[in-house]
Amino acid sequence: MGQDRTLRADAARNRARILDSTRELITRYGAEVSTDAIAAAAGVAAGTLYRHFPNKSALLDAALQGTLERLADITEAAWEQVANGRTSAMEEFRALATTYVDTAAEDRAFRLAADRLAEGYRFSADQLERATRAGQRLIEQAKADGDMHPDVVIEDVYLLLHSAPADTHAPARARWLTFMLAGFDAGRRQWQTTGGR
Amino acid sequence: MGQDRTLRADAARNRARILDSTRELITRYGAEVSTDAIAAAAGVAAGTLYRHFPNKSALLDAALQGTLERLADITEAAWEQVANGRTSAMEEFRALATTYVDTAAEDRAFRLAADRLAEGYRFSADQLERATRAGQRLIEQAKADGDMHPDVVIEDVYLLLHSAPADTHAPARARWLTFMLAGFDAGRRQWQTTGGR
Amino acid sequence: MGQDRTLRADAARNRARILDSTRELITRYGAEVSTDAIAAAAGVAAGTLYRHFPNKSALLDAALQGTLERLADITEAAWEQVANGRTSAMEEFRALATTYVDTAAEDRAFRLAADRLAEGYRFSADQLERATRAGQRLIEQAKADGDMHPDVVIEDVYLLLHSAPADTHAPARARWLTFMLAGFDAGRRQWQTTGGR
Amino acid sequence: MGQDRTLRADAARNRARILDSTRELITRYGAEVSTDAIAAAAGVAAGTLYRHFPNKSALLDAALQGTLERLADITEAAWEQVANGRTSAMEEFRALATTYVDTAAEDRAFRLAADRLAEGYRFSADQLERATRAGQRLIEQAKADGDMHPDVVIEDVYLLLHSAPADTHAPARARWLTFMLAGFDAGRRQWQTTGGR
DNA sequence: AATGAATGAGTTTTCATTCAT
DNA sequence: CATGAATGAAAACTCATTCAT
Repeated sequence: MGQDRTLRADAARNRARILDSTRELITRYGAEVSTDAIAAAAGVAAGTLYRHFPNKSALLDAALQGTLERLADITEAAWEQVANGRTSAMEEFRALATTYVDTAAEDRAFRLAADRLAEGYRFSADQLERATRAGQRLIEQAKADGDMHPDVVIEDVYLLLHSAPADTHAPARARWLTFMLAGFDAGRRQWQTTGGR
Repeated sequence: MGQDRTLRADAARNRARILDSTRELITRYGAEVSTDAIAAAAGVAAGTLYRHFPNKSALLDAALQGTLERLADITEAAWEQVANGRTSAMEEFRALATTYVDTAAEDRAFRLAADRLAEGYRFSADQLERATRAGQRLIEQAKADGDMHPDVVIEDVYLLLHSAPADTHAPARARWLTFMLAGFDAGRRQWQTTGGR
Repeated sequence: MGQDRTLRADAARNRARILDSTRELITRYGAEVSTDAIAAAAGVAAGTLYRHFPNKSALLDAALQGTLERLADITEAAWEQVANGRTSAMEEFRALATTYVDTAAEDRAFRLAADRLAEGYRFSADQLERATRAGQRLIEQAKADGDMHPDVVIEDVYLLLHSAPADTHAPARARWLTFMLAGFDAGRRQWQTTGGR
Repeated sequence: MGQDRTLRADAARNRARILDSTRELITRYGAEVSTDAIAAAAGVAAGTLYRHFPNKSALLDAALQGTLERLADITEAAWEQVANGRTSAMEEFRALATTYVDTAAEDRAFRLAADRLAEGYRFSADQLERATRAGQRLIEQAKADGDMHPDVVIEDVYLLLHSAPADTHAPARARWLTFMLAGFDAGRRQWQTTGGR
């Protein structure tokens, strides 16, 4: 409840369309797309866009929420697999990490969302919590299985996601994951101070 | 020798100032700084900047050469330490990686140089070779010592450099390095195809 | 109908003002006038000019269309005179040629439009066709009257228009026309291959 | 005597080289070539160019003198042919006009020189007089032969030269000449006031 | 609420001309 | 005399944001 209630049906539709177009254009062209292009793609005028969002940055924030939803979805799906006993937690975690990195390479919005995750966590609670909860369950299970290093926390996953070399070729990304995931293995030896932010 | 020799003293001073300003402004604001801002910071007119460099891209290239030099310097220095028997190769490699990542965090020019390293390698041979040679020696020695995984190649180091989470806080960077470096350890188990580019 | 209909009153006014200013400044200073100068003369900001026309070349094209219209108008008017039996076709043709040349001398936009006529003919069909049709009728009638050389084609008229010495004084232009028009006379003797292009 | 005497040998050589380069570059690229390009082609520095000529316009003026020389040469050559009885004056005049027009099409410097001829006649007397004298002799002879219209004067030739459609294809130029030369024929009937300037 | 036109500062780059070396 | 570095005022074009309709 709250503001949403006051939005007229067509206004709500416009808002949704603007967000969709934003995500689509960012996915393809990055955050440099012009607001005019976004408005045009959404089939509204520039003024309408600015009625719904105070400025471009706020628009991007809002649009990336939707992308975060996707991230939550695939993370939950991964956990489902494990909960249903179809794969081991660590196996699934590796697969999930691969999906993260490849998605980041294909979808610039995903990458931006990941950046914000690692940076500020200032997303609305909903999707973030879903993603975080599913991720944490995966981690806990993998630790319990004795496959993942006991110090790993969810922020480490976001850090991995944020630092993925999205602008390189697939083989380079795979190689990068090999290095990175080695750090998540139970067998890793030394350790550093826990990273805050 | 070459053209540089022909430059008048004052012109050389200007050229150096432009490059310095470029590096400084990039360090602080990224590659989006305007050429006008750079010229102003260097205390010259726009035309002077363009007399020395045909366009913005060439200016950035030249400025990043200087940064690459810094990278070569610290890499060579690391190798010296090992060559002089002061530390083990793997220990020094870890320290070097830490320096890389911290420098990238402080200096956006350094990060840009690193990006180019990972992407295209189209720098003038000099500094690149120095950096590469020193890095390779370090790697070889660490492998010979049985401390580093035998499959590591120099491109992996550039990939590490390129993907460093430069926009995070120091503790997060340290933690990230812990994960990443685990992949360089001799003890690592599984392996992926070698990343091309 | 089409886009023009959708233009708001004030926008249409601005568009018209921009076109007027363009023609006026071109008339006086040639096609080298800056877009900024045109915008200023029209009393709008640079961005407004570029909202109406994608680039300078498109603006010039549009402005010259208006001038071409003028050319079509005076050509049609000439034909009317003949159709109404007020003058002979050849007489009117001579008068028309004189008007062409004098107008080209006074109005650099007219000359530019003429150049394009002779070069590429890539104007929107409308005005061009009007001008061409009227011109051809005039030519045909003059030939039928036995006053004009039978090989003359409309392109010859455009060539005359294109080569008019617009930057000379009136007496020189009159004299030039005397020479040129002699070539259109029925009495002319030798002939060359028909000019392509 | 005069200034030339004071020029040192090397200075004179530089001056000549600058003029040569100017003509060459104008011939190929038109009057828009930058002074820097001209200086570079001449193997001198920008300052040297400006020591010899107060500004770009003066440089063009001086350079076009040389082109005018070429014009004088071919005109005299034409007259020689006639004086030697090898061809009739009118025939030679037609050939000369064709050469003028084709040369103007190929050599932008020639065209510029022709423009100035028709406009202001403000060239140094020498070459101008040679060209004019040879041209006049040709005209007088053609008139005496009964082949050229008795009212033709040398300025008419310059007007022809100036208005040649240099930017069209060869067939269009040939056709244009057909029309224009008809006006020079003895057979032409009506007449206009003599064009001054 | 929506429209879409207008703003205007900002971007990269060029070039005739001047002046310190 | 010559050099060539520096100047700085253009030029064409973009885009986030505002505001009259």
